Amino acid sequence: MKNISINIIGASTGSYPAGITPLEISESVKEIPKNVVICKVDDVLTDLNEPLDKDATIQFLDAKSKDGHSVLLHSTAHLMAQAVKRLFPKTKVTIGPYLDNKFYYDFDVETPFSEEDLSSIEKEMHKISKENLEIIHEVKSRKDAISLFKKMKESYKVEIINDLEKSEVLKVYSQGEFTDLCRGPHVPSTGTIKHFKLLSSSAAYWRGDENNQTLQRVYGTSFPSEKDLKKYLTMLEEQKKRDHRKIGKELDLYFHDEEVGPGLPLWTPNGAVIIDELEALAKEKEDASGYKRVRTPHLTKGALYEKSGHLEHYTTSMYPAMDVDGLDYYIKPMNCPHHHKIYANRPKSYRDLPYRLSEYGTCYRYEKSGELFGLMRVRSMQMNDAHIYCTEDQFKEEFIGVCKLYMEYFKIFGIEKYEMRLGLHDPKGLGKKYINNPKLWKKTEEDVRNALKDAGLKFVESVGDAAFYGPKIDVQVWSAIGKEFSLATNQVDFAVPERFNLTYTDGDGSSKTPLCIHRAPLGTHERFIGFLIEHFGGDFPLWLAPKQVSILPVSDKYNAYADQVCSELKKQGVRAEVDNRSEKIGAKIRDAELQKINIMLIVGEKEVDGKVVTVRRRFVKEQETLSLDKFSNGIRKEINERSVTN
RNA sequence: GCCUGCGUAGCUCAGUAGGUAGAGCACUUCCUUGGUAAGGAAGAGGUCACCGGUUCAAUCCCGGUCGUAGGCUCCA
Repeated sequence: MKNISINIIGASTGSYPAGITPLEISESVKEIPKNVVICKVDDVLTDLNEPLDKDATIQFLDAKSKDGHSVLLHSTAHLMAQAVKRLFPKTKVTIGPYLDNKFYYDFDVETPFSEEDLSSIEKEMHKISKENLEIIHEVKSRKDAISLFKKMKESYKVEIINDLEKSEVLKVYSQGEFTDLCRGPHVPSTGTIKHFKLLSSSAAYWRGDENNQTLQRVYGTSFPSEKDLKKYLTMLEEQKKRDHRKIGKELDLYFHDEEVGPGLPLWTPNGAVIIDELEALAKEKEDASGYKRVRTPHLTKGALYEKSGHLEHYTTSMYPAMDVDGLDYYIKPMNCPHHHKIYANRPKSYRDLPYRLSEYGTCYRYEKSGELFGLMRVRSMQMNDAHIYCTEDQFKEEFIGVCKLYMEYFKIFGIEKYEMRLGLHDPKGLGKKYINNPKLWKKTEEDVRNALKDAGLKFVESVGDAAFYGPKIDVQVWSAIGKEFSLATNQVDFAVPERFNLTYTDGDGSSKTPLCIHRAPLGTHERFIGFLIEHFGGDFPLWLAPKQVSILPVSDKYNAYADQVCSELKKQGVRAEVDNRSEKIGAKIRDAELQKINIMLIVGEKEVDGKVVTVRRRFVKEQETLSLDKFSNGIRKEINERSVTN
């Protein structure tokens, strides 16, 4: 028998008989850990039991590696499908991919899974894991594969095969009695999969299309060790604790009312404080960057949205027209057309550019009822909106200027992880989803890409995620505990300035069309504050906190002094209040803690006598007794600096 | 919009195998004046989401509506 030379990464090169499997090699070589789940043969992920027939470089991976974990998740999805088929034999399987730290499998079942079903499926999975079935695959011809899955009555698999490219190699994986069409690769046996948990079940459409059959999707997760699994589940718990809907209610920041309507949040005084602080920040930054503030109405005649293209490309997200004096009026979904109008109101010279208009404009979008989600997805929103009109020469600098503004904001909010996602158009959607001007699309996309590259900003590209009028940058950010949010956006509009006949007179007297950049670094108040609540877990930094200082008199003998302290602080713009209830100091402290008030000032006999305050800060063990002046100067400074620590 | 849960006091939740409801916290009043995470007592608070049906009787069963939760984005 022929020998082949195998170079093992992390171990030595060896000679092996052709036909040996990576699994056999891993068992014979000491340096290879016993917990490998998959390998890369010449950089291609490959099953451990796939025989090797030629010289190769091979890398063994355990489930802690990124690829290894993905394979483990994918194999767990199959394990789950096998359990489902055992318990519910009439089930038809569809697809079961892995995601980040999760997997799912979609099933066509007669009755949706209940909680109890999930736990019995999980139980069965553990049983199959103990059976330690070998996971093997074979390559099938298209004809054989179709007849196999037809015989198994797995019609979705047949459909999948029929839709695959002719060149695709069809693999059929088996573990015990369970057989599935799958590209693989997989872990070598079901015994490899031990530490998993089913998370939830819900509905999903076949191929994500609402016209198709409703399937039951079961989500689950799987890890190489019980410890890793626990850690992940704890993280999910932590995310739940920080849910902005929960904390928003606890801290009385906003609410929804049935009589007002879904997706139409009402901001309470506490929440409105945060809004005011964000607007003050935006105004400060925008003033410094040469923006001019404008105000525009919420209602507009339909003709404007015909011109802008909204009626053609965006109607499904707009509230239907209302009849006013026999004309169609719409409530605005975006501020751009109004800003364009302001630009066009007076003739512009190249000297006026870049012309930057900003507005915390209130917009209304008709989001499908099932898509509404706390503050994250709403129907009424206030955007940190602005439009920059500039020449082609100015474009790069302006665009990068906006990106740099993002960074400034991220620093202020302590956002450490973020990613820019460049949304490009999909040529298939030209004329439908996107304005039909292929040349301009190409050019603008290239300009944006170059601007980002020249500025040294990292980004990923995503085809099909452009706005209807141009490419855009969406900024993903991660909260302090690693939950991902899509907050800000920065978009190029190459089409609309022309539609609005926006021009400027250039130095040579000719009339030219400016480019327009839409930007909203702080997104909407709704989503941004939703993010901030989860990012800070409700423990807002002092400058953002709805309640900054609570003054707690030890008994009501000291209420007058407390009032005096309070009004002094209020004079200095500090959000202070006195807890003058007839309660013990311990109870007052407890309540202030629960309300996550940043600073408590304890005042009793000692403080009244010395004209001082005793400062008790959240998260700070040591207390300080200070003169009121010293205290207020200190926190005034902290507030002005917008310090992120609290 | 679609699928499946869920909807009881301001909040968190019990409860009723069909006979119109209960706790804790919060609130009001009184007592207490207490130095670092809950002092005590009393009181008030509900068309059991809404509309309809079955029934002698519905918060409970049935249907509809509204709201809400998990999804419907990652595609063998």
